[in-house]
Amino acid sequence: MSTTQHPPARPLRADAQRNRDKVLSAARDAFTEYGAATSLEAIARRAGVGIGTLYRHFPTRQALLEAVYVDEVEQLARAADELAALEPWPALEAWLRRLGAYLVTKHALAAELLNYVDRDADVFATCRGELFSAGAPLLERARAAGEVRPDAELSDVVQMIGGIAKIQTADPDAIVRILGMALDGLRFSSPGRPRSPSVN
Amino acid sequence: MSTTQHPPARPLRADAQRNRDKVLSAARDAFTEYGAATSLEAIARRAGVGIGTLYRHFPTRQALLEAVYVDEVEQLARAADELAALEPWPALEAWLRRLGAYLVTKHALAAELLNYVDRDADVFATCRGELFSAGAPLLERARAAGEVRPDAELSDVVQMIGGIAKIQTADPDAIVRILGMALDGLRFSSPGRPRSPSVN
DNA sequence: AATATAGCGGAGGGCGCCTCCGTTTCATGT
DNA sequence: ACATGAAACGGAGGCGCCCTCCGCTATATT
Repeated sequence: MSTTQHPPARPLRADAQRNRDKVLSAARDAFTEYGAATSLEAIARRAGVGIGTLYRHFPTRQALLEAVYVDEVEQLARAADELAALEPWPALEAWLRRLGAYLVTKHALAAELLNYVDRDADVFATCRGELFSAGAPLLERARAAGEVRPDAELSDVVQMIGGIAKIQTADPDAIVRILGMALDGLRFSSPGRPRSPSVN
Repeated sequence: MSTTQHPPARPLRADAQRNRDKVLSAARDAFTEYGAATSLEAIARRAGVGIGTLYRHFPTRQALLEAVYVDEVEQLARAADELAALEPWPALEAWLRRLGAYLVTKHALAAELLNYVDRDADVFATCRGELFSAGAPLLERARAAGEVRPDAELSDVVQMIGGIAKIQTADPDAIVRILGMALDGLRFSSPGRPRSPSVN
C-alpha cells in the first residue's frame, strides 16, 4: 500500500525526472527553512517550475511531504554507505550528527504528515527499517574497533538522538553542543579515559 | 499573563455580550463537528454575525480557540456543582462521562492550540487546576459513600479517561462502551461484588 | 429626545489551493 | 534528419480563506 513503490512502469521522461527532482529538493529546503506549512506555490517558484508541474508530480500536499520524508531517509541511508570509507568512529559520528540534523526537521514534517496518515502507516515503518539497517553496520564497525562502549544498542542511540532533537530551544547551536556531549557519552563509558577533543 | 483574566474593565454592552456568546457557542459546535481547522468565516456565518464582529471579539484564531477551551472547562466545572444534587455515584459517573466527551473533542482543540502557545502555557495549567478542584469533591463524596474503590486518585481517573478519549476509532460508540467498562472498574475493586447494571 | 460612542458588518485586497487546457518538449519510427 | 504522437509543462482563473477598514446602527447616558 505504499505510495512510493512504483518501480517505473514507464521510466519517466528526462525533463520530467529533472523537474521532479527540482521540486523535491526545493520542497526539502523550503520545509526545513520555513516549516512544513510553506505554500506549494512558493515551492514551485523556488524550484523554477509551474505550479501545475508540481501538482502533476505530487497531487496532494501529503504526497509531497511523504516524498520528501522518504527522500531524506534514503539520502541518510546512502550517506551511511559513503561514510564507510572513513575510520570507524568518524564515520559513525558523522552519520549520527547528520541523523540529528535530519531529526530536527523531521519533527515538523512528521507532525504535519500525521494530519493525513495515521501513526503507524507504511511510510513510517519502512523508513524506520531503512534507517536501522543503514546505521547498524556503522555502529557495529565502531564497536568492533573498540571506539564505542560495548553496551550501546542502535535503537537506544537513535532514541537518544531523537530525544535531543526534540528539545525546544531558540538557539539551534545548543542542539549541536548537546549532541556533542551525548556522542562523547556513546564513545566513552567510564571517566578517566583519555579522549581526543571533539571539534565543535 | 493569561489572556482570559479581564474582570470587565467596562461591562460590555448588552448586544456585544450577546454576540460574543453566539460566536463562542457557534465556534464550540463547529470545532466539535468539523475539527479545529474550521474557517472563521464559517463560524461567523453560523453564529449569524459579521466576520468583523468575530474579529472584534477574538482578534486571532488562537484567542478564539483559547476562549472555547476555557469556556468548556468552565462549563464542566459548573456542571460539577449542579450534579451535587444527585446521589454520589450517579453524580460522579455523569460528570466523568461528560469529561470523557469533552476530552474527545479537546484533543483536536489542544493540538491546534499548541501550534500557537507552548505546552505549559498558562491556559493549560489554569484549566487543569479548575478541572481538578471541580472533580475532587465529587470523587470524595462518592468515596465517602463507599461507591468507589478507596484507592482511586482523581488524577488517575482523569488520566484513564484521557487515555480512553485518545483511542482512535471510526466508531464513536466504542468509546462510550469502553468508558463504561472503565467506570465499572472505578466503582468495584474486586470480583463477586453485586452490581447494578450500568445503563448504556 | 439628543448625543456620544461602542459595536456591527461586509466589501475588498491579498494569498493559497487546485484545475484546466493551450503550448512546448521529448521520444520514437522512418 | 525529420515527422508525429504523446508526455509534460506552466500559468491563468475560479474559489475560499484571512484580516482590515470604515460607514452605519444600536445602545447607554443626560
